[in-house]
Formats: sequence, C-alpha cells, structure tokens
Amino acid sequence: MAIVPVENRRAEVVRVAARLFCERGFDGTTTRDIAEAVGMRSGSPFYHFKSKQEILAAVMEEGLVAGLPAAETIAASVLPPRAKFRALVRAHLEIVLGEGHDFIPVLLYDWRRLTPELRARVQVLRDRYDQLWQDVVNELSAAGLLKSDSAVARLLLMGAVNYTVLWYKPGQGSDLEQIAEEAVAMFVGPEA
Amino acid sequence: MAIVPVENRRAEVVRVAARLFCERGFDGTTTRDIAEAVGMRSGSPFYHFKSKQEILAAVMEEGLVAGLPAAETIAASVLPPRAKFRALVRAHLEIVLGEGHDFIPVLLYDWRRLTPELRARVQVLRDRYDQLWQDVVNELSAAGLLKSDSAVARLLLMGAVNYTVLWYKPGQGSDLEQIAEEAVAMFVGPEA
DNA sequence: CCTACCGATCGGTAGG
DNA sequence: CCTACCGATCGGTAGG
Repeated sequence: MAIVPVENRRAEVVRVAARLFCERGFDGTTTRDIAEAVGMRSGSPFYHFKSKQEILAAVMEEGLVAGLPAAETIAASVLPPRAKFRALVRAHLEIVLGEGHDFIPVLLYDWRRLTPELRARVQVLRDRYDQLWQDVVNELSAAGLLKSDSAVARLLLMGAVNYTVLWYKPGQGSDLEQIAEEAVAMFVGPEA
Repeated sequence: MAIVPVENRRAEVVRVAARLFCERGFDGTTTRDIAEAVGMRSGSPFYHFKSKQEILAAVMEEGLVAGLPAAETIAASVLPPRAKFRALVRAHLEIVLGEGHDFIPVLLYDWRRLTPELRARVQVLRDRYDQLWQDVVNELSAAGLLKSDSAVARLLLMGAVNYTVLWYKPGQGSDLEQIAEEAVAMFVGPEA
C-alpha cells in the first residue's frame, strides 16, 4: 500500500468519474457510484466539488488540458500542411479513442448537461483547441489542398473525426493509424 | 375545437416527447413533462407506453420511418453518383436540422439511453438507412470520385453530416443548401 | 385516461 | 472525509 497524498483524492474522483461518465453517461452515473468506485462514502465527493456538474466540468477540463500541448506542438511545427493535418487528426483520434482516454468522449457526449455557467468556463479551453484546428485547416486551404470555406470545413472535419467515438471498436476493423490515413486521404486528396 | 380521434393521442405523445427530448435530452425530460405538455395526467403516458424508454424508441422509429422514403427514392434514382450523393446529403440535413424535425436528433443524442432490447429493435430500421448511404457511397467510390475505403468512408461522411446537429444554428451562418454544397465539394472534389 | 399513491433513488447538507 | 439524514423527484402501478 503506497501512501497517497490527500491532494490526489480529488484527482482520483475526476479520473474515476471520467471512466464512469464515459461508460454510462452523466445522467446514468450517480455521485454514489463515483464515491464507491473511489472508496469514499456517498457524501464525500461533495467535500471536493460543489456539485455533480462541477465534477463533469473538471473531467472535461482535464481532458482539454491534457490534449492541448500535443495539438499545440503540432500546430506550431514546420511540417507541410498535409502532414501537419494528418498529425493533428492522428493525435486527436488518440485523445478521443485511445485506451483510458475517457475525458474527451465525456465532453462530446455530455456537453449539454453542463449548466450555462460551467459551459462558458469550459468553452474557454475548448476555444483554444478549436482555434488550433482552424489554423491547421486554414493552412490546408491556403495551400489549395481543401475545397470549401474553412469555417464550415473545420466543423465538418471535426465532426467526422469526433463521430468516431460512436462507432470505433478497438481491435476490430481499422486501427487509429488507418482511420487517420483514410480520413486525410478522403478529405485532402492525394498529396500536395 | 376539432374532434380528435383517440388513436391520435399516442402519436401526440410521441411528437411532444420528440420535441422535449430534443431540447432537454432524454434524462432531462420527465414523463410528467411529457404528460403535461400533451394535456394528460402524470400517469397517463403509461397507458400508451410500457416505459419511458419505449417512448424514446417510438420517437426514433418515427424519425427513421419518416426519413427513409425520401432517402430510398434518391438512392434508387438514376442521378449520376455525385449528384445522387449531394441529394442524399441535402435530404439528410433536412431531416437532422430542419424545422420541427426533432426525431433524428434525439436518435443521435440519446441512442445510448435505449435498453439493449430496444436498441436492437430500432437498429433494424437504422440499418436500412445506413445501407442506403453505403450504396450511394459505393457508387461514388466505383466512379473514382472518392478516396478511402468505403466502409470507413461512409462512417466518416455520416459523422461529418450528423455532427452538424451540434453546431448548426438556423438563420445564422450557412443555410442547409450551402452546407450540403460545401460538404460535397470538400469530400468528393470538383465534378466528375 | 384519471385518481391516488408507492418505493426507490438521488443530489446535496449539517455537524463533527 | 464520515455519519446521518433531508427533501424532492421520478418512473411506474392498481383500480376504476
């Protein structure tokens, strides 16, 4: 038995909540489920969070904070537009579909369960992520590698990629690498 | 006051439930909300449906039954592949985003809330819809107008189109016609 | 389809 | 973070 610092209990709640929210949805998970899975009593999550929705927001924010650095590095790299886009898609698929990556799926599934206030708070981080995509898509566009207006293009592209969360089954059919390749091939066309 | 046949009360429950589920989500809507909006007492929806989830399944099935004929007509038409795909996308956007079309968004939002039994039941209709898309996508592929394997291609394409339900705002930005055009332009490339 | 009601669940809190 | 508990809600049912 390792000695676990008290500060980690909060993070543990967030991590367990992410898993349960991802599996059963926000409304399909009770704060009691979370408490039990973490080894607490039913009321104890509320020592760490003001409300169930605050836990949800924390899950989403942790997912975004964890995913942003990789995406930022890719966006700031000197890769040519098509390769950069491919790397971004690949990194995003990992965040959405990778083993133990339950945070962003929760954001995609249960965004609407956030109160307006919490939604606005999480949106700040989300905007940064969306902007990175927009930048990379704009580079594609500027290089003549993408038809369609870039604002709607970004939404359609992110839709295609995010929607994988609803159909992808690990170890069945294409793997993440293949899906990334197919998506890029279909959207961007063959080479520059 | 028109005289309303008793049989229409059930349909009324489904229609009202579709609107409320679409606005607030399945878990965010109580059977009491539905009853009140339809002008019944709180227990009366259960005269028409065995459970709340049966109402949800009915909403989804009505959406699919309403949408299938148009999609079938398009798939069976003699349009060239690109035009056929464009027509399918356009029809689908109408079903997903059109005014008063709350049924398919509910399917997209709350598919996971169905019990396994009900999910299997609704899946039968959903499979028919997916197959139509697959046929049209395969035609595109056969005509050399689409890169990427067609099974994954269909999922990515439907993802892009279905995801519009999360960002489209009527009367703000592109309209359905424009979105359809941009989607086709981006995915299929310029002309055959 | 209404009346009347239940049984259980659930988010959240006071007080330590 | 636990104990003990509340207040409200909610899906669903019996019986007519």
